[in-house]
Amino acid sequence: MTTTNPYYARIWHTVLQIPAGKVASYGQIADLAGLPGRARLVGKALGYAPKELAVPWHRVLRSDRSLAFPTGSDSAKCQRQLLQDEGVLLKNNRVRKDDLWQPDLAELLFKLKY
DNA sequence: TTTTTGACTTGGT
DNA sequence: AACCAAGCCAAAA
Repeated sequence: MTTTNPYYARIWHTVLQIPAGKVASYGQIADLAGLPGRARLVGKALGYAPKELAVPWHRVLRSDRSLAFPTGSDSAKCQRQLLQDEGVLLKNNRVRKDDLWQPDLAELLFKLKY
């Protein structure tokens, strides 16, 4: 089942490392999760993420720092709201460069326990 | 097994 | 900066 898929688990745990108030791109998450070239799989994994894990899916956006959902859609509005609650404001559907997550690799690898 | 489908990315205009 | 075409790759059909 999807909730036990090892690819998905890796993705969820990686997304869990994004601190509040910061954002990362799908491709970045894929890379950090050890799944280069699988940005699209990240989106799918987030859609299947069990809510008990409380995966901060809203902190993941496209490489150009825009939301992945159509502007005005319910999901987009929800994501926007969640981000603003964390202090991440969107200018014209884009977040500021300062809000990009720049993880410390050593620390990240330690937390993910590869 | 083959084709289609994306919560994507990149490079060229 | 905005748009488009190709490339991408696991999943679902």
